[in-house]
Amino acid sequence: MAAAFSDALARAARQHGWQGWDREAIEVEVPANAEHGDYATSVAMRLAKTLRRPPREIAGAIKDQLDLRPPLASADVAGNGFVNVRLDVAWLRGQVDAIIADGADYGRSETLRGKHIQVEFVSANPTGPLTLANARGGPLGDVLSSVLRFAGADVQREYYVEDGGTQVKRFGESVAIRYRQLFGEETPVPQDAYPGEYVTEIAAQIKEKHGDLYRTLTLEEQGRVFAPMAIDWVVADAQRVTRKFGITFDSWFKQSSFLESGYFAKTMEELRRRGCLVDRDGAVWFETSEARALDREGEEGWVVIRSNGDPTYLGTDIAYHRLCLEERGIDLKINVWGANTHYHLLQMKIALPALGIAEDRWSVVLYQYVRFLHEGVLQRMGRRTGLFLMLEDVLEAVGKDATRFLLLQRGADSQLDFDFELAVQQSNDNPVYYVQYAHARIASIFRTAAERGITPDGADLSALATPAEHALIKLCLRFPELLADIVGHRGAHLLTGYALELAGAFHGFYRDHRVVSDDVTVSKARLRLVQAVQVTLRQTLGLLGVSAPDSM
RNA sequence: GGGCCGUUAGCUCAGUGGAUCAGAGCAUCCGCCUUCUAAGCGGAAAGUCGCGGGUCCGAUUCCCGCACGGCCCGCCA
Repeated sequence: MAAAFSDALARAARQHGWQGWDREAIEVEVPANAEHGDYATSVAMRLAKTLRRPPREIAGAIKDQLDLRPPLASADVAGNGFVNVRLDVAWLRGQVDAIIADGADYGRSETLRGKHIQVEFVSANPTGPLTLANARGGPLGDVLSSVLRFAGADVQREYYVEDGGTQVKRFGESVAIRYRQLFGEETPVPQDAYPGEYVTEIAAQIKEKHGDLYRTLTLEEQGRVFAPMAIDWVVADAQRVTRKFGITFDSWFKQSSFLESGYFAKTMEELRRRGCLVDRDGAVWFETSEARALDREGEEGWVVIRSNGDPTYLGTDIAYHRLCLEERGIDLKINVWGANTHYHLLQMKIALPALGIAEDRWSVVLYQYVRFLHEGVLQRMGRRTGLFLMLEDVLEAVGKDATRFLLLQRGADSQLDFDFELAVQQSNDNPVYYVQYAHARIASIFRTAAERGITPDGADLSALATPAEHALIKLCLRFPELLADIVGHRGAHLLTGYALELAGAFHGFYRDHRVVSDDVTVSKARLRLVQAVQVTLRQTLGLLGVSAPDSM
């Protein structure tokens, strides 16, 4: 559509000798009011100043140059200078067949063909089971991945297991404390130890498997031995729960792998070679003029290797991103991160270019943290505070489909407060059922049609004559455009809004239009129409990772 | 002190990189099931799109300032 306007503008400009315009000024919109056509552009008003012509004159010239062949039927100038166009009805009806023919490929494109994209999400600290806080990144990353893959990209879903940090040490020692307690030892639990029953459960498993084998070790030694076992337990648990959430990761990538392989050290050498590192107080600091500019006071820079020799989160993350983008053949890395990492994000935006990695090769979807109602008070979830809502409990109580839909109805930027009791209570009111019901209703219509021996075969689509029928087709046609929007960084949550809109349009149509009736011609055509709607709904739900039932 | 995000109907939140954009669901009220599933449909009521400036033919949308809420500024991640 933009191309049609753009070509018409180019021809009009040539004809009238206009100078100084550019194609970027073209914006196509779908008017809310059907009387204003199917598509419209306000480009004439935008160009009025540059071209020094009245908007209506420009609009008229563009209108005259529009190629009025299907899919376009007519164009007119309205308001202060809008160009409105209408779609050719015969062409529109024909799209019903096209959508059904595409079937499971409807909406698929090749725009990202050949591009290797990694989407890294969830990646919770491997020190405990997944909570609803980590989980918000799940549907966001999973659905974005699906959409990118549908647009032709080679997408890898990655779960990054940060098994090398200080928190992991603490986790191992927390398990050790429980291990000792299982043998009746009076071991005090320090403030910063991990709470939660799973810690004891892991300790019990170790006891069961190895007995008192490790009893003679010091707490620190026990922690070192237990940490990898505990990590394995947590990773296996995360794999189980994410699968329950409808997410399958292509890789579970451990931080320890590139610490042990020496890649981290090599990356630090490279930073040093580029003059970005400074040794101070026994630690190694990242320090460049850009880093100083970010920190207002800042001559300090940021520690990448602690004085005890351990790398910091920033240090390992620099190496991890470099590894992905320079060694693993990934063209674009997209991280889905919680809002508390925004400062880290700014640091990374300075550190990666310092290694010569182009800024446009990675981006971050930052989502606001999930808070939840605990004893009537909104609380921030945190494993270290011991306050959290387990993802698995929510999935059990609310269901996979409803949870995914719920989390995807809001944009990543919007704050999300979760009331567990309310969610359970309202799960029957969840909008996801509204959408699924539309799909099931269509399936039911087909069952009725089959009973009466009516099939959509050989339908004459010209029987689709009402505005509501045409509106349904137009709405189905928006699906590919929506996917293009999402690929263009618009956010996966738009899919839920679209699903609701399409389901709503169908429910309204259903009320006013009998599909299976004595009029076989109309019945066949309408069966064909609702089939196209069903295909589009199924495609939308499929990308959302929500099931599309045939009956409810 | 600095930074990131938010502020839209009673509640929970969509939306628009400017016009033909004031939206959905829930909650409230009124109607609709001998006919393809009422997990549905139609209607009513409900908002100066946080406040103040600015740019413009036009601002809920863009810019600046302010207020309020959340988050962040560690040799934690």
